[in-house]
Amino acid sequence: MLRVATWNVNSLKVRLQQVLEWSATNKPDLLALQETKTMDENFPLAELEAAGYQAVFSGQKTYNGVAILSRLESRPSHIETDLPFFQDPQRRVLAASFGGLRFVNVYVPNGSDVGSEKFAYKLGWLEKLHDWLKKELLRYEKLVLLGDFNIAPEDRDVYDAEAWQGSVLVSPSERNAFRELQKLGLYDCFRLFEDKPGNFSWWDYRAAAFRRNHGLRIDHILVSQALRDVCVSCRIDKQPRGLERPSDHAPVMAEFAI
DNA sequence: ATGGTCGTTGGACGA
Repeated sequence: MLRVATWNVNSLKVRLQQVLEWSATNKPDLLALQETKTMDENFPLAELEAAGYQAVFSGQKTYNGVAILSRLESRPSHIETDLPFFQDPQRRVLAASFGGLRFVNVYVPNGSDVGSEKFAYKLGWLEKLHDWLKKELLRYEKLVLLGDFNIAPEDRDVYDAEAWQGSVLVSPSERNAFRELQKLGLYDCFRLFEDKPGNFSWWDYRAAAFRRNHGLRIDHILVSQALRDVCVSCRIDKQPRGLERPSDHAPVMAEFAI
């Protein structure tokens, strides 16, 4: 069984103990982290290695930052930290191969507000991601694309779709970009097992949003057909969101019978 | 009870 997970930790420095405890309990083989907000020279490698994880990471000061933790035997190879043909100081991409498995961790831009400069950056970024993955999927039969997509794909992924209509994270152009990724042959693991609304992965820190389950499902695990065929579970673990000093995101985990 | 927090940083920005 292969277990993979994604978690936007909103500062790895603050959340390190939660990551260690959650990993000890849930034992993911591969864990994608976003918003580490940690420069590579400050990455807590020793603590993670002591917990049995290899790590690759691509960080920067203050913002963004991605990492992959692995307790697989095979060493990570073919590591990529950028979208091809896209010069960007923002550390949002980390891809690595583990044996025959391609693992692509993304922290998609938030987009700020529909129509803003940051929104245009988000859509352009997603287009570059799409073009790259089209090629990656030709090279790798078993591919996982996971992370914080900052897109709630459908109305059932939003606590109040009417109030959110047209806003950033749910707008038609963002949802279209998400569908374009799906059209490459990438399948949303969570929706293989659950049809109902009310399942979220992010809740705003403000206004007691978590207590009221005012959330959005914006963290996703998408997989190629070969992995879809052997995917046996996918769940969002709300437990860490209820801890003291939580990340505003919950981890999402999927299992594969391989 | 109709609700404005975090993290990084050292004032304001990003989410």
